[in-house]
Amino acid sequence: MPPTPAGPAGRTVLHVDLDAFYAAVEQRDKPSLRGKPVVVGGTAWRGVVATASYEARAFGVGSAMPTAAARRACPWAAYLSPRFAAYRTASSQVMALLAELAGPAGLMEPLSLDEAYVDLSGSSTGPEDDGVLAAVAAFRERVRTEVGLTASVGVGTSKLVAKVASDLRKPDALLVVPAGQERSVLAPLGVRSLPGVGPATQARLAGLGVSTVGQLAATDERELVGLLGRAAGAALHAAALGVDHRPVVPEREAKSVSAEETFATDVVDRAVLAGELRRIAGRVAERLQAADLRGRTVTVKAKRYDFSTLARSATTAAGTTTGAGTVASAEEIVAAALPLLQAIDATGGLRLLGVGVSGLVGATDDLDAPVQTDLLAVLADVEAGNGDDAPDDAPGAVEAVEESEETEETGKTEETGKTGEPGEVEVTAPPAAAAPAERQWRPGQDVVHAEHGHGWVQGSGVGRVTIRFEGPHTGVGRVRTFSVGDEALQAADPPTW
DNA sequence: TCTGGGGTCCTGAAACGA
DNA sequence: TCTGTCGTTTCAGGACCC
Repeated sequence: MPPTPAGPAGRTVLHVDLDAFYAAVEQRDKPSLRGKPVVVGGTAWRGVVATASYEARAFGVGSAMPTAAARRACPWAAYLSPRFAAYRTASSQVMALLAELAGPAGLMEPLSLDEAYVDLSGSSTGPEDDGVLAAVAAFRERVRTEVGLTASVGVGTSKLVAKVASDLRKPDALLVVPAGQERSVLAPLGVRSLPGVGPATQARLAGLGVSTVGQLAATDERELVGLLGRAAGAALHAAALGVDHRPVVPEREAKSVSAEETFATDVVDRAVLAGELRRIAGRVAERLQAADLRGRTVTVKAKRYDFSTLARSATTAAGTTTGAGTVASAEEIVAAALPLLQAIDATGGLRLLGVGVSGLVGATDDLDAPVQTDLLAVLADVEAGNGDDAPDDAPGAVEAVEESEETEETGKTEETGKTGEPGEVEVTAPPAAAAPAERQWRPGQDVVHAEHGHGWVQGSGVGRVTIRFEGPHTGVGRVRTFSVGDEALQAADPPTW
């Protein structure tokens, strides 16, 4: 096994996960439940399991399982509705202990009520540092004695490795992955062990004959990008190699606020749906106003009787004065959401209705400010030569260059636009050797020829390329957008007319 | 008695607008 | 004034996580 490529020198990242959190709080607060199967979640007719105690898991009860199925598998368990206030209190206590562990030099990033990352790179020499191990042991003991819960902790050189490590030995365990051993620890695990791999990705990888992380690491990255898309393919390949440079970020701003509700029985009546919409919008408005936020985009989500989901959204026209063109009150949200609801086909009934607000800004922010900040950041990035997060030598990398050259053999093409000044941005197509000559990039001409027509390569910001196709007979233009590096971009198939 | 709720990120198509 | 060009924005849906 070749050594794992080194991450930033001396990085020490912890992932802390409270074991079976909701169920553990219930067992802590109700001694009669200790040592017995406990299931927390929706107890209504249409509900799923949020958390099952380890005693219940022994009977096959797990998260996201329909409550009805859980009751069949373990009818003698205690079925409880969540008590979020109690969970928030316990979470705050643990996060405070974690902040002490992180110290003034450390960073802490809460992920949810029961999970957090801590970066101790500034005060340690690496994951095996004795000081780190002693501090983690003390933290876990305090969680046990002061909060009455158990925590599993993973320590590694990155978020990825720390998270996988905390999952490996739980419950109530500590696992340290020393620097350099990331790949050998990951290799034998199933691909589902990697964060970001769910049932759909697992099935697609199985189609390639890939079931373990080691097999994933040995797979050509271009094949993964073709299968899963640029972002997921590249990230997954890096993860399989144990490479993860994501920083621990102490504070994250909310990007959307939403609420939704599953009805006891499917609803067809539009008047009833409108009433439910108003009620749900009121919940969203309360939370927006409590956080002093307003939003520009309103989304109505519906799940139909057959479980197909629909989302309809609308963005208000931007205003230039404080608060203009945004929504925050229930009335404003309903005014935007009702027409969206009317556009949804409710034939057969809806089982779920949701309302969300995104494009959030502070209630007192000038709407233009965030945009200006982003543009300045983009320009500064280009000037600094950072066109993209991908490594400069990655296939399809977008990179800032001082001068663009026509290079017929390598099939490069230029991109200009938002990122074109002050630096030129060059898009390097995947190797053209495998593509038929008529589908190769034509440097300087920006024309892609294909069976059903031809298209012009356009820039569309960082990391994405739009190709506009002209129909063979109609002359009607169609646009397809590709991420740079996509296999689809290499083939450049135009839409069918 | 089959499948919740609240999020994030990514992608492809289409619309918008200078 | 009209039309084509083309970068940006929006929309809709999928996948995933806890």
